[in-house]
Amino acid sequence: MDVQRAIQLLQHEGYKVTKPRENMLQYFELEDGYRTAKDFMAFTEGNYESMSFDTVYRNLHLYHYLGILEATELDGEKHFRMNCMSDHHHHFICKDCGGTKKIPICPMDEIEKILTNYEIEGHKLEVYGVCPLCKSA
Amino acid sequence: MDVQRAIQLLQHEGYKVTKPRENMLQYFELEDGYRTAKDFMAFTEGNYESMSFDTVYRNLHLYHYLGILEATELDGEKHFRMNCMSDHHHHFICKDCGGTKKIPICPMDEIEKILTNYEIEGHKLEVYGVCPLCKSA
DNA sequence: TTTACAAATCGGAACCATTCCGATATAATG
DNA sequence: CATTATATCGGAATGGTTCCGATTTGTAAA
Repeated sequence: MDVQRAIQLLQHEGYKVTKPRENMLQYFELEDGYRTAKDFMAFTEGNYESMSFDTVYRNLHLYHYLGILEATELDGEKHFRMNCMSDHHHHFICKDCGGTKKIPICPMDEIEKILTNYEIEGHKLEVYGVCPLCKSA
Repeated sequence: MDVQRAIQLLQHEGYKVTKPRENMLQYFELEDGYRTAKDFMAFTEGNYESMSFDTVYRNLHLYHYLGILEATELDGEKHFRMNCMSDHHHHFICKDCGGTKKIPICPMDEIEKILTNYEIEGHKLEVYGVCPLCKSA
């Protein structure tokens, strides 16, 4: 997912395309890993005119709802990153830099066989640790 | 893990065995699923003499650190349950009642093969939904 | 058993991420 | 350009969690 496609999606769904929204999309397009609302706010200080936390959170939720961002929870803070969207996969997440690496394995097929009569609404598979780059630094 | 074994562990590690700590252990032994600090506080109202949030959180962390409780994050609140400890497994978690069902599948062996050079510190595999009991209710 | 002290508890204040709110500004439409 | 629903803003409120100084309590030693 890139900025342009996200903007098209906003328009198509009847949401307005505003400066704050564009700024947020640009930020998450450039960042590699999971980032928080605070990360973004800190970034705006030096780059865009500053923006209300309310606006940031509202749009994070909107982007998550629209599938533009994917979300996870680390140390009591919500983290977001651009959604790759194409193929279903999971992530290794680096605790130091927030960077991710795709894990193309998902055991849900087997799990569904076990959970007969259960209504499955979602699942999470994440691996945490330190990436090679942060390890050597 | 049962109350008695948890108390032995506390003593062995040099922690004091106090009333609040025993009450908490008893609560989590009887409960089936994931429970929050607030859940426990609500329970104490009618059962034990009430207890400070500080104490509850401090001991929840201690129990998690000692492996007495396992933890997860649901809707911005930390949830805890007694640790089964014996065999490595994951959980289906019911969004309604917090109850769990074991999932004896773990894809970490395969994943470790992919993540060479990565320092793996932990992983999470959880399935969310509604259990048969809550579904029919 | 009594003493002594480190460790644990308590209640309330503080913290921090997140959300709510009323007032203002702005993108989209005709 | 005028209209209007939608979005933004700043500041106040919320809710889960943690911190703090004062007090209490297990536990080990005398």
